[in-house]
Amino acid sequence: MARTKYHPPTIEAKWRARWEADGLYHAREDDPRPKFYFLTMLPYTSGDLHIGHWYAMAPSDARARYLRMSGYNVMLPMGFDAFGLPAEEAAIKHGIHPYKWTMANIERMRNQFKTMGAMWDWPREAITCDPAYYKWTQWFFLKFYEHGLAYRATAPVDWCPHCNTSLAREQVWGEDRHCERCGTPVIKKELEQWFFRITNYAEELLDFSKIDWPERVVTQQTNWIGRSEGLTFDLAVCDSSKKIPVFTTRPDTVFGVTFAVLAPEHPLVAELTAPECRSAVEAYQYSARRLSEIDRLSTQRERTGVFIGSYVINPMSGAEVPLYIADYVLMAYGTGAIMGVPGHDERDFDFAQRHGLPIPVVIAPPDWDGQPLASPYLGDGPMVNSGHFNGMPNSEGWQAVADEMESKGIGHRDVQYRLHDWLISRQRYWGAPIPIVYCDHCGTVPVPEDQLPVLLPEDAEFLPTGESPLKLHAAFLNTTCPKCGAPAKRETDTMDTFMCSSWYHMRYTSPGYDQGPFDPARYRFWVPVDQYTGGIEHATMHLLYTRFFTKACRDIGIVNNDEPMRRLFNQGIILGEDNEKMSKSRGNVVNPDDYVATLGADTTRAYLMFIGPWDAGGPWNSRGIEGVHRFLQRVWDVVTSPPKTGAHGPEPADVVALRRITHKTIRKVTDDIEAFRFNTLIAALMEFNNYLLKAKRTAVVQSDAWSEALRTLVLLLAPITPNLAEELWERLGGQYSVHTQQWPRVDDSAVTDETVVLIVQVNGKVRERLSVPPGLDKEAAEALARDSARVQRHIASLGSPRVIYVPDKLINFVGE
RNA sequence: GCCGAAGUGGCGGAACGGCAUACGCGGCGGUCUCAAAAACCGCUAGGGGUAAUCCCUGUGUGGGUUCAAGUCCCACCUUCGGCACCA
Repeated sequence: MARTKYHPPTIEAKWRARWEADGLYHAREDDPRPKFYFLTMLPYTSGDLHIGHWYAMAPSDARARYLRMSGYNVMLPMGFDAFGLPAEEAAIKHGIHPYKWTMANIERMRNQFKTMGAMWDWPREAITCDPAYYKWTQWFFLKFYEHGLAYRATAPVDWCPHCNTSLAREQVWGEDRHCERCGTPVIKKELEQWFFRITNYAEELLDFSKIDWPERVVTQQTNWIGRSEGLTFDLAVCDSSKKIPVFTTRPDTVFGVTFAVLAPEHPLVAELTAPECRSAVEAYQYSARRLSEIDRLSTQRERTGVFIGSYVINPMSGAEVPLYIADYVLMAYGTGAIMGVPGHDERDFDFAQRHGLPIPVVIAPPDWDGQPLASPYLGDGPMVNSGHFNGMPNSEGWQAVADEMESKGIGHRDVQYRLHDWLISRQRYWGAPIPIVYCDHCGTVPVPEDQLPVLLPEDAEFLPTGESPLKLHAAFLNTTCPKCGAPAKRETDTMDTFMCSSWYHMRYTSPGYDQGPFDPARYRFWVPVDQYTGGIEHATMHLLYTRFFTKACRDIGIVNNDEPMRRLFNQGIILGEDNEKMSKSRGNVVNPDDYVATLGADTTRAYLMFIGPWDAGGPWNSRGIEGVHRFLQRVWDVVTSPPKTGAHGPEPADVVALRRITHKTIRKVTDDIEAFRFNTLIAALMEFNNYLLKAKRTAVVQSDAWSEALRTLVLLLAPITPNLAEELWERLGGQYSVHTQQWPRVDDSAVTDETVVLIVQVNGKVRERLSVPPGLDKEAAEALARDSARVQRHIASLGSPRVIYVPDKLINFVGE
């Protein structure tokens, strides 16, 4: 067979240039087709493109291309998350300014991205470190401030000693509480910082009814927000007018309270400590402060604490119980104080044992003999030792006790969340400056809108200590008060980069717009994002922040949608050939450029999609990509090599069979791409192509069905391998561009089977396969099956078996 | 500890409760070649059997439901991810 070689570099360079010159992928608002906003999480400007970028983006592009061929006006933008610490590290290490470093990286990455052959709408590009962009990031901050959603407070915050900055709680990970970016364990620091009131939205953020997001993300966000229902009530302090509010999720156990505990840093400790206890209490507070958070949070630790010399009154039983401080009680949750119910709480049980406190039972375990408990009882049961609630099932008692405490004015039903406000201050240079000025006379003064952006000074000095250069930059720091004109100081902290990425999807709708962060009309045209894709690692960071951001903007009146992204898909992680996470130190990093230069972008794209389910990720395999390349070479052969021609015309049965597999393949590929199942989609195309390779040796190549099959193959490949498809489409005489063609439609009449394979089982074991016409009735099927010698051999000993018949599928003879 | 996902050939992985292992990699055999590579063709779960269109066993483990279970239910084991003194 005469064979021309498939040469990707030539084809890919040719079509890339043509598409760019034609503006083939620029989405317009005057397009009459229904809009579809397709978005992939924007990449950080780390330098070189990684195979992980390809893995995240190539399948998204394929899906976006499919939607475009299916009649949508698809917008697929691209931009860069360009603020962040690595730029500063490069400045310290190599003496190159963060701006230069970042822009050089963007230049390189953009060129690498362009080799992917994706349908990105480059004119919409947004770069978050561009003053024309961060001007609006600052504008959003001012709007939040104006509406009480941004505030400054002193709090013990997570501090990364390596990055030299505070972090949001969402950015501290794992059991060892490490920095999400650099892996260094964090420490606690008492600092005055800016926060966003994301907790105002805790309840609404738990509502996922307007979005179609993966269950995993919904669960993670739900757990992170951590809603719990309970009761808040006051414990009155004996011989004092003071009351200590406590929160409990177990009002049914209030009668079992035998002590109460304050967090060591609770504001009432000093006041309620008896003189004879003072030295012990202060010593305990001191040691608690010194403990790292890791130690303090360890559930393995013994539950230490000290009595502070005061007593509180159990409002239900009237009992007076001792008051302790203990570091297992956290100031940051609830009221920073708890009631101690040792009989029915593991931590309280431990604590009571250590301190010789009584452990009464107030909910009876099954078969309880009245003896003291060997371990806390956490299950349900009837209430005991609980006054007039005795005998009531505790589940009922929960409500009954709460009702009584509410009616007596002792307490009220309450909801607590684990979610904290979002800490956005970063003690770094390379971020959007927080547009605030501190004036001795006027206090905290927002920078007026017409003075935005607050520009980052270009002549900053980067110190090897990692200190933020802004703190030491006199010209930046010293300013005048926008209100009174007196000398004042600028805020030197910059904003968390997650602030920039919370609204980039808004900017893409109208890049370059200068009357606001976006053009409202174009925003309404495109937003919400119809399909978002990205890594699961952002579940409780970016994906939570951006939802908050949209809701806050809605309440301020900036937008009118409730959610930023309607659908979400999380792709997995591509691993090295050794099945380990790719890293330079392991030496298992795959460089996409190498494969693009040799096997081509199309092969690289198709291989990444073929590896396995997209959400599963998986190991790279250098032999595997060669297999996919062979497949594309065979596609090239089928389409381009001249067919044999013979004297005989095509067999009608061959034509019918060819049309059947053609249209079955259309159906399979369409279903798979709708469900993001790229791996089985490509497998179906391989099967189709294998069939065509064989069919090509027959006279069927002289039929119209043959050219239909070739056109179909190329159209179905277009989203996966856009360059190859464009080239083959041209060679088939198709009109430019293959990417503006209509997606093939299934001809149902072509798909209908003339015969089906009927499985014949005896006692559930397959004994025969019969080719029968579809729609056979039970009697006819049974008769046919009983005709088979093999079936007869196996049913001979069964007597008169039961017969299970599933039309067109299976017939099963079952004995005894 | 709690929540979630997943365990299938030598490997990556397929499989509306109905033929387990599609597709690809690797391996084996063949064609072509002086030879090799490439390409192409065929075989490839394990065991038994001279052989068959033969028989048996097989989807992490143990039970169960069903004519029929990789798939549904219960219990467990392992791996990965998230949360973790959250009252």
